[in-house]
Amino acid sequence: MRQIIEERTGSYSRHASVPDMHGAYLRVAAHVTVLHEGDTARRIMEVVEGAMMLTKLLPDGRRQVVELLGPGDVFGLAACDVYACSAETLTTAVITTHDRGALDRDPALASRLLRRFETQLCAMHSHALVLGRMSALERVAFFLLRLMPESVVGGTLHLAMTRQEIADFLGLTLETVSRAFSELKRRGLVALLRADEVQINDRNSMRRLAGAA
Amino acid sequence: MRQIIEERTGSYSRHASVPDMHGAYLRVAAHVTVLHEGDTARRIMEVVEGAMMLTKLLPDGRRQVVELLGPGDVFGLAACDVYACSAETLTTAVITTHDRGALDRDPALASRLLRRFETQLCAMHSHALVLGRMSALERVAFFLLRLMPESVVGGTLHLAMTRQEIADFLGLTLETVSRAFSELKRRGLVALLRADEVQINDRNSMRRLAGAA
DNA sequence: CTCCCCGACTGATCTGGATCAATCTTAGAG
DNA sequence: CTCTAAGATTGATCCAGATCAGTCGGGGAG
Repeated sequence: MRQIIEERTGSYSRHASVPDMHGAYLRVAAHVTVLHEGDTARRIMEVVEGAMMLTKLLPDGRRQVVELLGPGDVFGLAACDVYACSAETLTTAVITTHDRGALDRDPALASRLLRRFETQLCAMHSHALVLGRMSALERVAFFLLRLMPESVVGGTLHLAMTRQEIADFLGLTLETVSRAFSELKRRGLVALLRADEVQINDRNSMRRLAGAA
Repeated sequence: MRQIIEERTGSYSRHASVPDMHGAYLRVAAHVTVLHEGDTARRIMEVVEGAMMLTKLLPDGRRQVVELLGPGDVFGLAACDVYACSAETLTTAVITTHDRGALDRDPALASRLLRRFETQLCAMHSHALVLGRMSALERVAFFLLRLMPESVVGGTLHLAMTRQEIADFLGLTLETVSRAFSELKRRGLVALLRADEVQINDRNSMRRLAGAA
């Protein structure tokens, strides 16, 4: 069995940095910032369990959630020598890290990460279409479909994000996201059991709104 | 020397597909669609020379240019088994293709593509911030800085894109892009020698507008 | 149980960029 | 050279979503 290092909530403040564990698994509480945009990029990381988000900030505080990550997704990337994004857990999460040098030494790792990068790059392409060309209602429909796998039919989706976080992901304001949820409910496409518990009732209409995504 | 297969303009219609050349180099004229979103994904491609753009379409015709590519950049990606984007040359270009299976067999190739994917993924993260949170003027400033490398000081940048293509890249309309160019000119940050020939006069102000990018 | 507080919702108003509608400019054709 | 057509610019108006301003609701502390 693989080693799992448990880190309790209290041992990480919201802005703590991750200790330099090599190859080990690391359990992190929800709402912890694991990486900071602009810090020196030493390691590449993978989500093993849980959900995370990558964010970028403008100098004046405007924020964009650039990517949502689930198990298998890779983060800690850098175009130059510093991290391009901050990374924050949405739920309790387990992550692994790899030395950047290991990419050349370990072909199996490189091959696996390559495949994952391809998936994530395609997801970013879709997201560019969402951010650049879709209306508010379409964006929220797209968001919900993306989070709700086909398989789950009657099930309810638990949102681990606030309206503000969803807004920062979709390039909207929290008020607009809230109105979009209400409008989808009014049209009978979704049901809101609680603010963070959504049920998709009319998948076809949702798909049509989201551009057959 | 590597083999270069020259393809003349006339031999490709705007919507022709690329013949199945393995590992060879292929010269393609400007404004040729090399890949079509939704086609079966057989090969992974690399830009050797020239500039290209990747686009995605919504069913109703809205278009997003999701990525701009230069030498070294990779395209022809697929999340499932079909291409996620169409790929079109902006200038005359030289491209290579690799069999998708070669990624496992050739660690050097995998390692090189991995590095490039990382760069492109970071570029997409920046672009998400641009599309989600920046004003029209900021977007255009960011776009021009990105295209104009630091080194070139007094030089002029030749835009290989129409206002419509720039608009589709930045999530705006062509009118708004045109107005942004005029505003940057009015403020003295750029000079427009011709519609497609730009000079950056005040790099610092541009950088401030673009969010210190 | 009540109280408190944070997040969600909703209404009223404002505005940046979209849309609609002419020109203007400039390669390229003849 | 002139003529033409495609792209760029500019102006007028409109509207989706931002902003501002409360109110609502539900889960945790006491």
